[in-house]
Amino acid sequence: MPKQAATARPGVRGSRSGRPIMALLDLLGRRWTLRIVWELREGALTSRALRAACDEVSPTILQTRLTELREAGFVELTDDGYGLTALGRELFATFTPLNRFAERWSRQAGS
Amino acid sequence: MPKQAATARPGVRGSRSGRPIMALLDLLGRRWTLRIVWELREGALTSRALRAACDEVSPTILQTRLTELREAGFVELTDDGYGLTALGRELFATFTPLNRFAERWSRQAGS
DNA sequence: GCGTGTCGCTACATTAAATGTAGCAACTGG
DNA sequence: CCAGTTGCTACATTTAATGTAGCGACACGC
Repeated sequence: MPKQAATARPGVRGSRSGRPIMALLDLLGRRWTLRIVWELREGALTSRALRAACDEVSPTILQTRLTELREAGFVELTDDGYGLTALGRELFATFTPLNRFAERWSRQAGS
Repeated sequence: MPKQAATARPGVRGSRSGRPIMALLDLLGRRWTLRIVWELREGALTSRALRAACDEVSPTILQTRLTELREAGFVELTDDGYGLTALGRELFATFTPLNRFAERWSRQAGS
């Protein structure tokens, strides 16, 4: 079991096993990534509107994440601003159950 | 649209809206959190085994994440080591579709 | 009851990432 | 020409993650 990178996509940690889920978990496990996808769920937003939606993230990291998400094929820049691609909407769909879970969680383990 | 914190749980960013999903997204959007839950999917692991599974994460951050996950009620420390709670297994179940999606993604947008 | 080995966990110095503020070039109206 | 927007970048500061080492506690064999 070699320790060095195998087919890992560039810049994606935690994917040494070659399992795509690792690359995805790594990508989504970066700060604001999940949030960005979440905020785009209802349609495209301009970069500034998205920034506002994301509680005024620094534009630096917003751009970084948007670039990553565009390279991953989840987000695209259109005339309406940034929006989810078909693939991105699929991704979002996979964590729809998460929303429901979050509601239950907040009641159960809630502060 | 108030800018200050509402019901945000302590130490959890991005939850100013009071929506639990934000708190959850924030928690899961921290480095290694998703991975840890993933690695515990098949049963409990000792902290050291978990560390090995997570590509030798630094114990510092591993402990930090484990503490957060325990406080969130997703992980517990038993005689067998760290394991997912019932709630944690529910959480894991919500991103099972993600695994399938990851496979498709790697073929579609693959490097 | 002294080594060896593991457990969960912590200290701390180093390196990497995120934040916040400011501002650029390009375009679209007045 | 000017004011307002767009996407995006520079850069200094702050925060988070990494890597190495090691602690006290518990379980073995001896």
